[in-house]
Amino acid sequence: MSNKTFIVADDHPLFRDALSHAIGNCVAGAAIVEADSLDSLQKVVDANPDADLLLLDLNMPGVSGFSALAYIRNNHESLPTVIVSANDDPVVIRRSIQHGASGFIPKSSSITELEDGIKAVLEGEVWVPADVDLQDECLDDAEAGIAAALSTLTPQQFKVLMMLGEGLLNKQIAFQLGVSEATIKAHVTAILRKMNVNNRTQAVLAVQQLRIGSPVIPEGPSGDVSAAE
Amino acid sequence: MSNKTFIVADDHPLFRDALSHAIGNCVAGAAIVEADSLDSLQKVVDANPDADLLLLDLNMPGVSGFSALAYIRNNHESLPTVIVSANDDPVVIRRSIQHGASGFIPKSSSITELEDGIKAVLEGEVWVPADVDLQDECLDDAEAGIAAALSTLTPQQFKVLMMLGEGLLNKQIAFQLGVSEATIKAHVTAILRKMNVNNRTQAVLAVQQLRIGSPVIPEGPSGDVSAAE
DNA sequence: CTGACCATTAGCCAAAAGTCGAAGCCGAGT
DNA sequence: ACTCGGCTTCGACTTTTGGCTAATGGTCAG
Repeated sequence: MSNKTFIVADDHPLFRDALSHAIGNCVAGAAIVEADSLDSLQKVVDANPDADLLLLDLNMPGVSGFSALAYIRNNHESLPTVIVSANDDPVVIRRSIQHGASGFIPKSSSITELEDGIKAVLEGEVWVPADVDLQDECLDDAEAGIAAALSTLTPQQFKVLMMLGEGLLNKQIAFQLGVSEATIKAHVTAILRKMNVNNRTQAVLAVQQLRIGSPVIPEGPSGDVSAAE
Repeated sequence: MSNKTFIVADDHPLFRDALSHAIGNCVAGAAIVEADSLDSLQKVVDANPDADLLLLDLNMPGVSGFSALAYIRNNHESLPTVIVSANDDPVVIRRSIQHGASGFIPKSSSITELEDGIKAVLEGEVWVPADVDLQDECLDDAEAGIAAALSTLTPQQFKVLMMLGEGLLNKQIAFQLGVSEATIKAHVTAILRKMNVNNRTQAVLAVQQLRIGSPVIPEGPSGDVSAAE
């Protein structure tokens, strides 16, 4: 009966507001915390360990596909997570659920559907759009194994891994995180060990397997591929 | 009126045979050359510069998504290429055409459809399944730029890039290609320059953008991610 | 309080990655 | 024939990675 706390993680301000509003209309006295990046998401989830629901966008900058879900699921097991995505491919929906999401709400949903979904998940149900069949198998061993490996990463390690996935040098990562390069190297070594790979490229390739089939990459770090020759 | 030459590139022997048979029934006196890997495809295309049609599978081992198409299209411009793929997603079909394919034939097609497609392409048409609309845009600038960069690569460079995409070390690539490690390094440097990126990880990331949304990776080079404790 | 875990850093070292310049080869053009 | 340019090849050199050890401080649970 106490006030519920919601976390809304989406990099699109407009949609974040829309989600927050919908929650406000749907649940009386709801406290809403927002996040727009991996960094802020980690902070917010950490600061609200007793939150009741996380609405998570699949396309947050700096987070490849299901990586964030896999990570959140095993570091905050008690936090129900609903995936909110522009991609409503049934395969993506099923993968979301099998990675531990409590629900999936396409961004094309109506307000009513959205509210229905939130209510259902708050009551412990698993909610997906009406026309999706969850029975089909689609999580192969490799993907499950990678997700399992990701879940063993510490918060900082996960952040570093995501930056590796942008092709950054250790030095650049160190600068952006405000720590020494030696620290990054220590993290990278730990990451490679936990993921059971030999070098950063293989680690990045593994993470790529959790990506969804959308060729959208926000920005190259320094290399601008589209301006070739 | 002269005999036509066809190249069939598919890693699945059974399907390769099926395609070859269909061509035999469809075109009298057709010469058919087969390839089952990037290596053999490069050899075959090189040995038959006057071939009339290439049937190319999108899921050849060692070639990520549209990379092979982008490469072939700009190194053998006069060779019409038809994509043959198990994936019949309209988006994949449109991307294939926009990357320069002359047609797209789903593996689920009937023999009749297949033959119709081959005939149509031989007459200079662009052939796709009846229910696909080619009008929609779906090739963003980044993807087009990467394809353009790939097309400037030499055959050897392209091969090396594909092996980078499997997470191999320079030393391993050198061994497999039977050349010195120094040679591979030189190739990598040239690749990075042409793709306008700073390191191999970024190059691999760029190539990944041309992949289609299938989380199928044949085999980890040495690291076994799925066995992470 | 006391381990256990995490983040941080340093230093050292071997391996890998990446740059530069240069050589040989081969086909196309003059 | 002879140059020119592109492709492939390679060794020497510099930078980046990655593994290892060891140490510090913070936090959290028992």
